[in-house]
Amino acid sequence: MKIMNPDPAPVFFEKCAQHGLKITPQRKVIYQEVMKAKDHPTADAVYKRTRKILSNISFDTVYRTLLSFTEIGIINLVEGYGEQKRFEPDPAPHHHFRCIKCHTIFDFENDSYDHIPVPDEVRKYGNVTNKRVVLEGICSKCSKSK
Amino acid sequence: MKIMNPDPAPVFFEKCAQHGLKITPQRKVIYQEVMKAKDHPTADAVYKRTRKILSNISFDTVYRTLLSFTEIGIINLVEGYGEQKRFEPDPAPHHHFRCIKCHTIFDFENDSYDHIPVPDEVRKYGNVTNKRVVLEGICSKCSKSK
DNA sequence: TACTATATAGTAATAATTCCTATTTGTAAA
DNA sequence: TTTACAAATAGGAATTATTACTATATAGTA
Repeated sequence: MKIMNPDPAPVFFEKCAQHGLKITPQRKVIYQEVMKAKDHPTADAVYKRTRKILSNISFDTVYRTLLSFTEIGIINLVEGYGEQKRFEPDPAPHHHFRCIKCHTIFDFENDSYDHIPVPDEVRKYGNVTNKRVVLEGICSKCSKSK
Repeated sequence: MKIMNPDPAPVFFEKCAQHGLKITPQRKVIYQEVMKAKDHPTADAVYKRTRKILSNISFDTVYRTLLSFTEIGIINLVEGYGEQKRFEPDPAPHHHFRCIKCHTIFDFENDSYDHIPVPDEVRKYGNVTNKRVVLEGICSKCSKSK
């Protein structure tokens, strides 16, 4: 017996409840589409995939929902984060602390981070020319202004 | 004697020559503005700063030039990279290899990366909730299709 | 079952990025 | 030097991504 649209994992219901998000058919489908993705889909890609199941879902719903899911931590946003491009002058190796609320990036240097070994596994993907550690969290300013 | 517009560092001329970029007044000013930035300016911010020196420089020139500089490696692009937002399903800790040409991101897991210690220095910026190592380079597909 | 805050579809507005074209300019070669 | 020409520029337009708006529908609670 083939189940066409099984319910999402319990974590989905738990997290939504925790954060007061209602369970809608749209959200269930969007969540499942992201969970089964093997790539890192854009909002537009998720939109196209969900439309095969919910034929009149709107882009805005998909987009907003993805952001909501990101906020409650059931999916992730990968770099780039879709904001404006930002440039930096310093070509010396350094690392970043990034605030997930206000998106400010703080630079720091760290010698041991500079020298982390590249796993063999990664060599098959390509030739590594830059290493960067990105630490993410909420900056002190944002956690105060809460 | 005050020098108003000293020439950029030699590395600027060397790298431009290496990559066949002509030395223009616009490029000199743009380069210097980025080099003296203490923040991570957007293209628009660089545009506004350069206009104080070259009053009729166009946004397009600034934007293109910043991208050129990034390509030849005299300035850097920080995350986000200004592309579309991309989402990923896996909330488990993992790391990324990112191709600087085609922007594909390859996931990999690495236990020792998961456990890198957070420097004390970083604690003053905020509370770290996520660690990610981003290795950048050119993926094997892109280096072939060269 | 009825109520109400939340979510939705559809669309419009805004913002960021990229493209286009006529003109100008840096640089290599004469 | 001067010349020739590929490359770069200004100005603006087009495209693409993101976010906002509003009337309607719906999930979840009382």
